[in-house]
Amino acid sequence: MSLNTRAEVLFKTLVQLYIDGGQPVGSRTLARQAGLELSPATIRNVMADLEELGLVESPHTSAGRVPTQLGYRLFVDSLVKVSPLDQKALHMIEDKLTSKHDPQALLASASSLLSEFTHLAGVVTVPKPDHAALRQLEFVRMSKDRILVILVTNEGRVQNQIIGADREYSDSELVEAGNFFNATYGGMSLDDVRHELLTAMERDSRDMHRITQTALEMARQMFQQAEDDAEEELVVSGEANLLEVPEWSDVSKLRDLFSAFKRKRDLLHLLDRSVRTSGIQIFIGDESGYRPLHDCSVISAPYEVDGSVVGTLAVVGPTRMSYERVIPMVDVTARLLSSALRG
Amino acid sequence: MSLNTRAEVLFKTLVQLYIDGGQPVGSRTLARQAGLELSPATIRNVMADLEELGLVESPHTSAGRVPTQLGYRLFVDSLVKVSPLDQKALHMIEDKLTSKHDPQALLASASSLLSEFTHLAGVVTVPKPDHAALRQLEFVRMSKDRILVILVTNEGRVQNQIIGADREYSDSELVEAGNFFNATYGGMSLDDVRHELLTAMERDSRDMHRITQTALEMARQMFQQAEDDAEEELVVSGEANLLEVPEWSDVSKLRDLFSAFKRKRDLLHLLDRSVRTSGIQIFIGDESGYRPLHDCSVISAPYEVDGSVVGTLAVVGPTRMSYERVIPMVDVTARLLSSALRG
DNA sequence: CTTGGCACTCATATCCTGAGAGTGCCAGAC
DNA sequence: GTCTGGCACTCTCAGGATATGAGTGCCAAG
Repeated sequence: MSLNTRAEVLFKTLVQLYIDGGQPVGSRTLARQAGLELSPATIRNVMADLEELGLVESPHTSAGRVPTQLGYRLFVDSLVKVSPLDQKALHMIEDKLTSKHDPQALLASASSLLSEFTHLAGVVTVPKPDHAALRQLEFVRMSKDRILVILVTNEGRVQNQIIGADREYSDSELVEAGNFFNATYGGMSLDDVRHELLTAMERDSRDMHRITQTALEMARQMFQQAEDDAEEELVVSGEANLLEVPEWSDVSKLRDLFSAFKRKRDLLHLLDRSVRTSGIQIFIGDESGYRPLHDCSVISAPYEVDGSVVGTLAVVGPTRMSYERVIPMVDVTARLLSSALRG
Repeated sequence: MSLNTRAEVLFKTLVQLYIDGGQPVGSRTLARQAGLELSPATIRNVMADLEELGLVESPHTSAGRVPTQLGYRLFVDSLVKVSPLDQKALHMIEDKLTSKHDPQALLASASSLLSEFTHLAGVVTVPKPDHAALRQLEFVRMSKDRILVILVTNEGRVQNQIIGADREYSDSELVEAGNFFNATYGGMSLDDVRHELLTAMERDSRDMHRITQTALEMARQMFQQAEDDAEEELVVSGEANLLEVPEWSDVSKLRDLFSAFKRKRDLLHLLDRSVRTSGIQIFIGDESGYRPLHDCSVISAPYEVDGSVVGTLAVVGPTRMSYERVIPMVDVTARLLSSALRG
């Protein structure tokens, strides 16, 4: 699939023109815009070659050319020249991401920044807290039979849950239970704590101190429920931006897409794939392997906390998107989010 | 605007037919469906009367009749017969709302239940916590210069915030600061606490104990930031359902609507109005007074905690919605949410 | 008061036509 | 061999004509 320089130049300008205008590009316009002194007829010959290579196609006989999926792939792999983000935008992102410290709020901000700047949908996966370490667990009495359990991880993530109590506990009992628990399990990863809890429960609980028992039982309930929640692991924002995409003025395509966002599962799976690679990853059209993303592109980048990748952020839009602008945006946001999370 | 029984029956069936079918209703179909032994010609005479009263109109000369806004108003005020929700749905709602205890999660559940069962958009306002009482404030050290502040209200709402520290604090200092704060301000409403904090800071802080000072300063920062956040006060779900509304197959109307959901302000204002009234409230079309809701109806009901109204939930959809089904759904959800919040 | 009948009005679907855009290919020029 | 102008061809799209069908309004008679 090696193209001579001329074909490459022509192909590149074709893609750019199409991305800008959304209209199939004819030989005439291409001749004017490409900066080469060639007649439309010559261009047509080149186009025929490109079509044979599968890089472009025409919607119908008399309609100019449009990049194919393969064409976009070539474009983003070796032709697109990503310009660095302009200073103003950069500062804005930085400001937004450093003004908050709460990790959950940070992810939400990142997602909405992505959607805002790209005018597409922004997506951020929420890292599973299992590998985070337990900093502190706290029991707070809400009413006779309801106790609020607050779990704080060393990343500053706060998770809270109200659990039912089997009997009435005094404030001091709860404090004591908390102290015991933190002394025993503080600093362990949530995964390990969960595991330890299960085995601790299995050991004969008769010979445990009452407070111990209380603490373990309540913590178990907490972890149980947290698991059940299956937690919303994806922050999506700016879906509404996709209403503006002209090629989707047909509502039925939008419906599919929106329900895909709602289901989350497939999308999550796709983004999980890109957790393992480092750096920007781009899925064009069918490459994602999911039907509703048929004519979408997904540009994703992993973000990290303290040097290890914990999640992915991405932008979802039509295949005809401005890769040139979106790629650096995703890149920068991932970097800045990572450093904001490190704090 | 008093109608004789015959006109009333005809009008009612017209509205129902139109709500079901979405097509303007002609005299012929109406004659067949109304159960009265009348010829189409007679129906036409009645329709002319209804049109004069402003209850129905026809999109064009030969297109049957459609209820006007005024018509819908009459329909919901005195004609619609709300059937009680079926048992299966009732139990499902009850299950969903009693399985969680966390108030924030409850509101989210209520919103998604509304949208799921009505196939429209569900909206729930998040009560301002200002009137809630402070149960407990807690300071947790995250790193040298960052402290996590956790605020728990007596309703079980947990709010957390990471604030910067001017110096390094020891764990025991933080515990002590927390204890002091809770002893002093525990049980007061957040409003009052905020107010007290300001005046306390104004008093000469020189003669305060160091711990006191620490606690106050950090709490002040916490309240400050919480205020800045202006907190997302509206939980919207199922917007995507509105893509299915056939009369909005045109994307531009959807755009307006979606951006209205995003802005939230107007919607919030509208729902605030209905906090003050008790029971179901229905805004049909322009009655809401907001442009993007021009051809929407909003059905809202306040919900309460411990006997006093704290928020509103609502369903937003096209004026042509099944009031018969939606009204009881909103009603029931509001009731069940209230009782779930009471615990 | 009700009804059948009839003329009338629109919206919608279908078909046709012409204009315009763009292609493919060929033959000739460089 | 490469490029170019020219020409026939194809296909979309907009506009106009036509027909069809649904539904109304009104009138005159029961």
